[in-house]
Amino acid sequence: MVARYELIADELREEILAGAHPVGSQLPSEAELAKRHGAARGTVRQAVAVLVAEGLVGSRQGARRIVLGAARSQSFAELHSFAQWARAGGHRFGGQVIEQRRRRPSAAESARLGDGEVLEVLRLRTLEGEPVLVERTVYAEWVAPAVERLPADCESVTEALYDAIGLVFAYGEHLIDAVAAGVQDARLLGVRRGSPLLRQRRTTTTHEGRPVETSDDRYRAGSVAFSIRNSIGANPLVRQAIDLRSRPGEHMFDL
Amino acid sequence: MVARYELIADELREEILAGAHPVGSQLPSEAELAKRHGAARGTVRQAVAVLVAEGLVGSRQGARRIVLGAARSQSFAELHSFAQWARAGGHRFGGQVIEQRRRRPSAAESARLGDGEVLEVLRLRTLEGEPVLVERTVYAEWVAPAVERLPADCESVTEALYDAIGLVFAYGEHLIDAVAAGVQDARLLGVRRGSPLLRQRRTTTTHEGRPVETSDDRYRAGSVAFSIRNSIGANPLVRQAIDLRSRPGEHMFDL
DNA sequence: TAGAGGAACTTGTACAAACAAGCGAGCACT
DNA sequence: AGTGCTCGCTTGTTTGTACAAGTTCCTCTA
Repeated sequence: MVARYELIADELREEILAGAHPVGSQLPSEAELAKRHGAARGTVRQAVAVLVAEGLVGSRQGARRIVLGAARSQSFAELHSFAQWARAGGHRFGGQVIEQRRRRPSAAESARLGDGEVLEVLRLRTLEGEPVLVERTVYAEWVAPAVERLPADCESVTEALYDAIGLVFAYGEHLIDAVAAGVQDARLLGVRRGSPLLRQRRTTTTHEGRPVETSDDRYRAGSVAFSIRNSIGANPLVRQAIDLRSRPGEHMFDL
Repeated sequence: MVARYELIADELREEILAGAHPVGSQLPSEAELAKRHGAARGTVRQAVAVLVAEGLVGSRQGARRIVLGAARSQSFAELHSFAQWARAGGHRFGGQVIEQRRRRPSAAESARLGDGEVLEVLRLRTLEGEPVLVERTVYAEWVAPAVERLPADCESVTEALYDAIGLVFAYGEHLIDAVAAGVQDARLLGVRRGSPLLRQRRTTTTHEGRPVETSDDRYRAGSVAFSIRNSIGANPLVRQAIDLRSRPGEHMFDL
């Protein structure tokens, strides 16, 4: 079942994206929205809270809410799945396992994933036919068998693992910085050694908080950017717009 | 006045950070928290929603909430102010204007800041005495006079502008990627040309949605990292922990 | 013993009502 | 003309209630 407030939020979002509420203009008051939708004020409030969290709308006590952006908030776009992100952006993409082996975890890894043997996988991902991402993922022992059963050119590991064992990546922690390309990075991505790469290190867990994997992902510079919207008051946010047409070859990851 | 749910959220956060609710354990149910604090369930719900948004707690229908992390969520830590971030992390920091001039805006700039003349400022920021950040900021015409009145070694532009004209940076949009250091970057940061830099491009606006500035900030690799927590369900989140002791020379920016 | 079924618990959604607090416009006064 | 104040509007906070929906665990049955 879809919640009422979700429907109202969707409708408002559509109106904003369609230009019915231009950037800088005021949104209707909660009272009016409530009357229009025949809903209680609390429900309407929950709806606009969604938009505020998305960074589409700004809110402060006493003043009407204003529209901050009309960019298509490509909805969820979790940070976890390269495939889901690429697909949402309408990109062609692919992936290939380069290397895969079991080994004992390092101290840092066992602290995050547990004591058992881990599975390390090196994947190369392509976007529009170009190699853009080197992914070094370390899986916890309990998911290792399922990962090993995947084909080497599996497009979406996230989706494949969901189909296979019902695994859901629910929570994630991410660290983003820049590093110089190493020898292997350079060879796989087709760039010079030492050239800049955008690195995303992450650890993900299930609903229950059970650790699944940690990963070190490195993007070729100029191919992908992370994008964030935030507001001072309360709900920070994450997620955001994509418009690739303006600068070909540069893509964005929604946060 | 501080809201009740904020107080409850603070108390819960402290408990988690203090280890009273270890990572992976269950939080008390809403009913129990309500009884304990003598508050209505709705209020408690709002409190835990804050923690969920911070990524400290995971939540799903039917099951008790679980603790996901015990990292010190250095609270707000807006993406806007280098000074505020550095101070919250207990760092020594400084800043120096290298160059400053008025000029006509480019097409992209006037689309974001308006048609008037803009003020471009080049600043070099230091952390622990080391140069780590080159900041190229373009201010809209209406803030230019106030910015020009600031001392060249102003520590916190954000705070200085607030004190001077009551300006509040309320909303921001950020784009994060990696670039190679240019000639000027290399000279200022003391690195080789072409070495990796972490770039953050941002546009900020006031409460009312009035554009204030756009900036291109470049961090020396290995000095700063961005950190994000997110969850699949709903509330994205932003903000996160800092622990520098483990990897000296590497710092984090809370998102 | 394995699996189905169900009861108790817990979080999610929705409505209603009241007051607090901040904003903005218009008004009166200087 | 400019200043300060008040009043209405709008968002923020809190309480209470009811039901929906998902989880967990125990029990009963085949």
